[in-house]
Amino acid sequence: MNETELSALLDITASRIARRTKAGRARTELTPARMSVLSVLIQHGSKSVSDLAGIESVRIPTMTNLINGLERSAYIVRRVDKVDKRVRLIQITKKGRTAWRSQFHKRDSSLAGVVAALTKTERKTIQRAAAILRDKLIINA
Amino acid sequence: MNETELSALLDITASRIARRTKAGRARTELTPARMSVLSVLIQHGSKSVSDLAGIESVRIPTMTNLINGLERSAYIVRRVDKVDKRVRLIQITKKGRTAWRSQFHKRDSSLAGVVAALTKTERKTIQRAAAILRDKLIINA
DNA sequence: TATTTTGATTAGCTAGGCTAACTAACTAAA
DNA sequence: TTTAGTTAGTTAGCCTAGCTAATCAAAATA
Repeated sequence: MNETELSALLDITASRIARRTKAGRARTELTPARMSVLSVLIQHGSKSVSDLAGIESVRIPTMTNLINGLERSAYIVRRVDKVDKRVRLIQITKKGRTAWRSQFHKRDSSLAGVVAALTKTERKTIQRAAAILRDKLIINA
Repeated sequence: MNETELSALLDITASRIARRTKAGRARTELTPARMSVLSVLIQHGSKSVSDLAGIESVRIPTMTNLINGLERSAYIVRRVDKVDKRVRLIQITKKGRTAWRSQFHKRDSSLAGVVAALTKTERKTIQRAAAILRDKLIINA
C-alpha cells in the first residue's frame, strides 16, 4: 500500500468513525469540534482566535463560530488582550473544564462497543496509531 | 488508558483527520461520505438504500440524500427490486467505478504530507490500525 | 497624519448529519 | 376482499461545522 492509498484509507476510516460517534451523541453534548478546542485550551492555556484556528486547521471565521457556541454554554470567556486590543484571548472556564472531563469519560460512545471488542494487541496498535496522528496533525497545523 | 479514554482519543483524532481532508479538497471531487458509499457498492455489489444506511451507520433519509447526489453525477443507478417493489437496488456504474478509482489515487490530499513524513514503523502501525477499524466498523454496522 | 495591514466578526454558501411527516407497497387478519 | 398495520423510501426543514468575501476596529507604517 503506497502513501496515497494509505491517505485514502485513513480518510475513509476517519469519516466512518466520526459518523459513528455523531450517531450516538445526544443533542446537548459537546461536539468533537468543540471538545477539541477545549482540549487545546486545557493543554495550552489562553489562546487568541487565530492561534486556535491555526492549531485546529480551520479558518478564522470557523473558529469564531465554534467559540460563539462555547461562549453560549459559558464554557469559555473572551477577554480583550491588554497589549493588542484587536486580540481576543479565549480562556476556558471552570464549567468548561467540568464539561470537558465529564464528556471525556462518558461511557456511551458507540465506539466504546467497538473498542471493547478489540483484542489487547489490536487496542495497542490503535492507541499507538491515534497518538502518532494526533501529534502530527497538531504539529503540522 | 482505558476503553473510554481510547474511544475519546479516537474520536478526536478522527475528526481532526476529517477536518484536514475537508480543507484540502476541491469543490467538484467525490466527498468522503460518497466515496464510502461507492466503496461499499464495489465491495458488496448492489444494495438497498436501508442496507447502505445500516452499513454506513447513517439514517435512511441521509442515505437517500447521498444516493441522490451520486445519481446526479451518474455514479450509481436506482433499480426497482423485482420481488419487492418498495425496494430500490443501488448499483454502481462504470462511470462511478472510474471516478472512485481516480479519487482513490489522487495525490493532493493534505493528509499525504503528514503520511509522507511518517517513519516506516509509524506508517505500518497506522495502516494496521486503519485496517482493523475499517473492518470492525463495517461488521458492527 | 493618512494609509496599509492585521485580528476578529458577520453574512451567506455548501455538505452531511438528523427528525417528522408523508406515499407506496407489502402482509395479515376480519 | 377489504381493512389495518408495517416497512421502504422520499421530502421538508433543521442543525453543525466547514468555507469565502466583505467589513470593522486597532495597530503599524509611510
